[in-house]
Amino acid sequence: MRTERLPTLEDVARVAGVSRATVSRVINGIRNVDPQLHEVVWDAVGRTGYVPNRLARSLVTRRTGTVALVVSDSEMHDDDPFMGRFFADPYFGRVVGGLMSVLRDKGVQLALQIVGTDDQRRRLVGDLRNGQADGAIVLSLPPVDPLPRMLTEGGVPAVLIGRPADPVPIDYVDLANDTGAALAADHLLARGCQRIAMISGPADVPASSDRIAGFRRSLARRGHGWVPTETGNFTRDSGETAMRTLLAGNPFLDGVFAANDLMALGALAALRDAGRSVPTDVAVVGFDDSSAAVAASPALTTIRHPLEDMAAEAARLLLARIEDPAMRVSSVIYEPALITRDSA
Amino acid sequence: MRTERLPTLEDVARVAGVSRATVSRVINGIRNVDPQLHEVVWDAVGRTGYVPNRLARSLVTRRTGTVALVVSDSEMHDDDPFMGRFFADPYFGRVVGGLMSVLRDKGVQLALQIVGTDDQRRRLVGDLRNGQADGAIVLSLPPVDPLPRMLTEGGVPAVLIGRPADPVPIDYVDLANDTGAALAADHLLARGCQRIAMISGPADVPASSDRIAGFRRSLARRGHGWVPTETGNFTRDSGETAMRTLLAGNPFLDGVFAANDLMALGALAALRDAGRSVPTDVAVVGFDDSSAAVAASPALTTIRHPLEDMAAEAARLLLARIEDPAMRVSSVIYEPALITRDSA
DNA sequence: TTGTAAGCGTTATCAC
DNA sequence: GTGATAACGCTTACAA
Repeated sequence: MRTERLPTLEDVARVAGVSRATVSRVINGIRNVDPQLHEVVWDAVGRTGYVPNRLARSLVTRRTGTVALVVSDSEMHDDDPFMGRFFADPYFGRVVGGLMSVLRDKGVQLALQIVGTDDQRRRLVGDLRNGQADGAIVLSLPPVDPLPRMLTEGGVPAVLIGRPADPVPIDYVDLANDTGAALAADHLLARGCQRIAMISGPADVPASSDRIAGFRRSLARRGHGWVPTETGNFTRDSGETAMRTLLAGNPFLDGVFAANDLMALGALAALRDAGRSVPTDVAVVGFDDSSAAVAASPALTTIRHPLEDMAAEAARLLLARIEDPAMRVSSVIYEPALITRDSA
Repeated sequence: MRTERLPTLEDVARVAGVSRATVSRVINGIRNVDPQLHEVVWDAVGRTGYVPNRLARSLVTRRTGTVALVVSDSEMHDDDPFMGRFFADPYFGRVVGGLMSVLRDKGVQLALQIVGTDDQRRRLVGDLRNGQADGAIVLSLPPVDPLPRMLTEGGVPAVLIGRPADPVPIDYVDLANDTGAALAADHLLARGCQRIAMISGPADVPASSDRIAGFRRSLARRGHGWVPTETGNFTRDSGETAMRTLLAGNPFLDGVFAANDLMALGALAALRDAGRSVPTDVAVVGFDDSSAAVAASPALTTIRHPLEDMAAEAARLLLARIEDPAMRVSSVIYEPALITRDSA
């Protein structure tokens, strides 16, 4: 069975007693074809067990029915388990789920691509220009990433999830991160918190800096010009460490905003170790409303980040861009919402 | 830039002043080639910005440098958010991370495929036989799935993660689920638990039935012939519901084993609501050692499921099988370990 | 060692 | 309507 040559269009044509071209027309549902033959051909297809070869088809149509999900990372060290953490985090899965929810119905496949070096990025863009995939959804992790620009300059249909760090004429979907952080600030204030701190993400990535800015701005407007801040890297452990440091320097703090749920989880652990009860002694607000938020105890009050919806929209945007490359460059910004649970 | 035709082998050949065949040889590093030309050709490649077209190459070599990650689900209803949950769970991401850890280095790409109906399965096997990908890693979710057999009969190199429900001559990696559950049982017993219950997964999926069997067997050997059991579906919520039911029927229970961490999380919530303290009143053991285990509070005592390692091994196995289709069918079974934290 | 030419399995442009 | 036939961009005998 393995060695046996698979039936081709030619074989079907022979069985049906027509030309290769006619079979192709029938299969692709092109109208100008005698209904009689139509039936004969489909019969031959069934009898031979023919399956179109997508590779051959793509080679000539220049369409693959595949979009790439590109994870653009900075230099990857083999001993750095970062990628492993990245995949294990809820973020990646939520994006994939959102993308698949729209791609599945359209029969579009998703090819995962990870690029860590500029060389890999160049190769990727080359492959995409060659029609390896019809377009790309990009998850850009490094603070400054040449990929978005390379993609647009290469004329590759692409949509970013999260705005590009520097201005590039490229489609993207994003969350109003600053508004989300402001929501967190307002909530802590409304609760009566007086000494509020923040566990931020790396200051050089856009999503992170927006949250920092939004949080600070909102507090400043209400008279809290100074916000003790520790920087984490979005992992649980970094959140725990940051919380300890914060507690050491600010023993009387009564409210903390963590720039994502995972770090909030770490903060919860640190607070518990320090004997502070949440939310009585210290109120905690997270960000993302990932599965971790409801799993936490106390359940996290957090900012909802509709990642699945955003990914789905990115997929739709990409499909539209592929259909019409001349389409105006557009961006879709989602509004976050405060989800109140037990931690604040 | 978009409309411009990309350079082909022919173009490079013209610039280098050699034949297309020679360029091809140089690019593919075939030895019989004058070092002089070697340099000339690479120079021409650089000057033209040539990138090989993988599609065209694959069409003739019958190798794509891609493996498919197939998620085989049972009938999917569009209103069933199951897939969304599946992707959001740590399981999916851990598998992807494990696979990528070995595929990335080999320059092999991963294409995600989701099949929910037999028709889709047929199409998938057809595409794979046609060389759409070199092989497949299969995550088979339904209790009884025709896909593994279809794959072997189609001569498609494939490796299952988790043993097939019915015997099929196919490579797979799996966890000794029964041993893992026995570990949990022994631990609860060693703690002195007297009334032990279980929150199991669906009884018809292999991993789940193995855990049930292993847990029951181990308890039975120590005189606990009767184990109150509730069935969940591996989600947090189902675990919470199951725990409530268990508590209602067995108010004095002092130990519970949940067949995965997510359900254990739900159990923790139900116990907290019922005013039982963990582990003092009730000891809880989970399964998987996913990120949820350490995020839980109290942190979960659980059974380590080395999913990343298993996925990596599956990738290695698949690569080997692709290299040598005649290789003996093999299976690799991993041993679970008890990870003691705070919940038991 | 290098070039010529025959495919790989399709779709698409023509005539008929 | 239908059938030759020329691409698509590449690898690989087979010759030279």
